[in-house]
Amino acid sequence: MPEDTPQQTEQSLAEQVGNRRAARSRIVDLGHPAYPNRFAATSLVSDVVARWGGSDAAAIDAVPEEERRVAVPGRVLAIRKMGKAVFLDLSDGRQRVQAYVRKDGVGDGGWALLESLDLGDHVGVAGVVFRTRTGELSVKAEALTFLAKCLRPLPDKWHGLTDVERKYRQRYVDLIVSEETRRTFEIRARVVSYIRRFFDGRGFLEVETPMMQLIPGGAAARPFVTHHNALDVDLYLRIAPELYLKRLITGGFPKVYEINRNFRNEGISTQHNPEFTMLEFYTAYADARDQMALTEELLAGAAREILGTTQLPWGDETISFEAPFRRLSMKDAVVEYGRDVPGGAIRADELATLEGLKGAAERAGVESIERFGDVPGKLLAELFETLAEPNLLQPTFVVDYPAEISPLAKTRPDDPRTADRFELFVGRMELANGFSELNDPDEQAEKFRAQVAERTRGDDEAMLFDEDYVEALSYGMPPTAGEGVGIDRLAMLFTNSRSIRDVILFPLMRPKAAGR
RNA sequence: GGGCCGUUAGCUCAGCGGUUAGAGCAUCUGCCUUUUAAGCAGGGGGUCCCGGGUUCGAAUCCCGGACGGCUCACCA
Repeated sequence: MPEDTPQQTEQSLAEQVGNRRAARSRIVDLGHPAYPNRFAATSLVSDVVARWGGSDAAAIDAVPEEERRVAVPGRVLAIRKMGKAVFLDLSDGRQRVQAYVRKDGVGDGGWALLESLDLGDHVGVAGVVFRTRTGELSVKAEALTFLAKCLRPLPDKWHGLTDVERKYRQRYVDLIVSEETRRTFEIRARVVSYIRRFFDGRGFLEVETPMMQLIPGGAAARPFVTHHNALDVDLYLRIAPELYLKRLITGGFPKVYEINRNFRNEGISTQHNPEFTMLEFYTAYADARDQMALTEELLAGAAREILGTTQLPWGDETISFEAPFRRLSMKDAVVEYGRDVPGGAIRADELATLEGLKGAAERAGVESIERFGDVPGKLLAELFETLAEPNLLQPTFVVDYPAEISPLAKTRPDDPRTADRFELFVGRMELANGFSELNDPDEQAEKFRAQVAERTRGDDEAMLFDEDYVEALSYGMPPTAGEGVGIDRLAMLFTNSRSIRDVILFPLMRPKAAGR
């Protein structure tokens, strides 16, 4: 503690920490190591609950005591003292079980240890499983083992941590006291695990491609820059793995996927964290339509297996992951959700011309229209984002993206201005983006050149020319469909979380100001 | 970056110009051998985020700052 900090500042906290340090000393004086190396557990709390939770008192009593004897470790999350008997709530982070400690059950030594326990301490309880007369599953303690001290007071046992800043900055505290937070991250883990099993079971190969890239490609976003000293070269943290995964398709793996972090040096919001997790999967000899079908299967299957239903609560609403999802072209979406635009509903025929698009954008309230540089596809996409995206609650594949904003996608065979691309919207968020991959090296080179031209004009999120990628395509990439799915947003949907920070264990935070 | 809101005990919060800033939980002391947000009795604990201003008087009003939340912009 800095010497210029007045002692009173943290007197109450200091007092409580002091009490806990004193308790730790007493425990050591009793002959218990404060931080022993291991505990010979017979089971965890969850195991005890799984084994006995379904049995009533009579059924448990019918089992011989020797078969009910356990040694179970856990964190003490409640202490109810009743004179010469004490109830402890013991948690393993998933379940709780009660320990019933009587002075005559653990002896003077055990009792002395118990009296120095604080909320948050780790202990091991050896004893016999039974139910109290109120029916609570409990372990009647015969011996206590001290396992680790908690030197700081835990947050309010009933309200937990509501200060969202602290929840994020000190997730370990949030996790100790919030079952809901633990459940959120368990569901997230199960989502990822399901995805791996889904793709592994369908012959996909899980791969890992570079996070540090010389040319940050595969998406339109500003990258983070770093530097490799030995090579004396700047490197970029990847904004997407896309171009490497397609090199692997060219190399001969017909189905690949990767679940890993992307980094984008952009704003932070309830839907954006600078580092986020993306699933990308590529299927040779498939097109966008096939990817959409596979996506429906993946998401509906994940919901059913992990949550037991395809009907997911989302605030006051319900999202149905039951396949098939709705398909809607971008133009139809703009017309459908542009009906109530002041100054007149958006008409389909307007969307066919640049002038029409500009007029529609003006009526829709789009600001500084000139920033779209008279590119029809950009105007249409902007109209879509303004009018339609905020309305797409139920899973909806928006198809027929403008080719100008899809430089890595194939165009439709019947319309060179339209990409064979889709995005999946759920809960008014973009969840996935996929397309039939452009595999003509000359056309790809052409589109890279157009991107570089836009970059020169000041669009610092336009793509860079990746010559090696074009060379890879020139070796012949089979027809392929690819897709990216935002895992964090999927986790939001599966856990009814309104902020991406609620599904990222340690979201990026501004450093706390020095001093306070 | 703009707008709105927030920051008071370890935690959750009340107090919103007028005695010495409160409550519940936590902590400390005492009682209690089947309780469960245990209970009962008593005690301690505060730079009211930071800095300036207005005022006889500021947690409270004003200005600036820090951090956070929501939102808009940005993120095609």
